[in-house]
Amino acid sequence: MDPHLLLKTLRERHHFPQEEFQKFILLFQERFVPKNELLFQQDSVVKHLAFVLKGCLRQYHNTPEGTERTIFFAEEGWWCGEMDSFINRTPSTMSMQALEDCQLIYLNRENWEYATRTIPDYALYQIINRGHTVAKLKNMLSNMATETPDEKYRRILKESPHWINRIPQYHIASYLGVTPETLSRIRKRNRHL
Amino acid sequence: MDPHLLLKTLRERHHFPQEEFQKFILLFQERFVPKNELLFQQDSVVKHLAFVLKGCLRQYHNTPEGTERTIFFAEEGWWCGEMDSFINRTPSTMSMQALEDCQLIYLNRENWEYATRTIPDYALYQIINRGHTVAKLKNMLSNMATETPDEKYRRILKESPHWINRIPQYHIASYLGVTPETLSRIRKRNRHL
DNA sequence: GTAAAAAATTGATTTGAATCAAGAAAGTTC
DNA sequence: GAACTTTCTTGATTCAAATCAATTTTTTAC
Repeated sequence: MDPHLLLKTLRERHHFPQEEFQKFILLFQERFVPKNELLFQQDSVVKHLAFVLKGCLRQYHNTPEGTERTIFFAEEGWWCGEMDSFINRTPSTMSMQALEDCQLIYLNRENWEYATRTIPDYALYQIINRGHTVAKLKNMLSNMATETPDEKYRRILKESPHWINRIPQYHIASYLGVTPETLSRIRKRNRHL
Repeated sequence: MDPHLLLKTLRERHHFPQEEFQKFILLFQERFVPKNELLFQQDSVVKHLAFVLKGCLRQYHNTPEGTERTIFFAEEGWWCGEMDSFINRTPSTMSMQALEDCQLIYLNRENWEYATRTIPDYALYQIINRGHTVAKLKNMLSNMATETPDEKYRRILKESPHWINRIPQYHIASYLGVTPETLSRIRKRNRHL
């Protein structure tokens, strides 16, 4: 296993000593998830906290009306989990699906608790990182309500252009909150960009 | 100062020993914020992490197009801050405004850091609580994109009916992502509820 | 209590995305 | 590489919320 990506991620917004990392990495297990498989499922308790070494996944919610809503995409260097479900052992409101064959490493609940209790820098990392996640989600919430569909698409072009080639268009449409037909027309309108 | 609401909140999803709380509460300062005043402002670094003892506030974002988008309302027992800005000392993307005269207690950055470092149960509280916040924001994101305006309004009627009498309608409209005119018509349609 | 300002309601019209309905293109499987 | 499936595109139509505009109601300030 190549742990460098994990260490790099842990050090993004704070220091993380090498010695602590040695201890931390031992708590992980490796896992291969084939394309289309679900890493965890809505209405079930999430048992693992996974980190993406290779591949791409999406987190989504099935609405009562039978539609699907994609909340985010996780790529290399992302955590994918549902902490509320994982920590409190409550049913998740989200599912997570591999969009490609994925190489993950993950912690189970027991090892997560042990790591959080005994590695203060990991505890701090989680606080800082989650603060960042919350800020990003709030911005998304604001953008989703105020931007026009064209603006939303252009934001992706600007912030995550590689998604266009990596992720099926109908999933991007769901992420943007528009129908696939509309996204197709938006792309046509913005083809000059 | 009546610290009971804070202790109750800290104990919502995890234990929090009385002794640790005694130490914790000393780090807070009291503050009165009059109606309409801003607790912190977009594009500035957030200097405090506040807890609402009495009153009601809203967090919102000013878009480049000049519109305003309300993200959430904070009432008694809520934290109001912008952790990403507060922790990393980066400009906030959100503003926070008092909708009523508010009684708050708050931590400055220094005391927050001290508390997080020396009170393990507070560190753990933050991890657990933030996980919950993330889950709620994800659900909101899903709801905002899939629910009809009528469904959104009925969700508020169900989950936070007291908002109807406490919060001006045009702020609720902004929170739901519709115009005030539309919310007025929704209310008319749903008057029988 | 009155005047002024802010918020909410109601109506008429416009607009743009959803929906419905085929087809075309790309990807997968044997 | 042919057959099948999935994804994407394009067109016609519908519909619901935004917008524009005016009035009523409520709140605030003096």
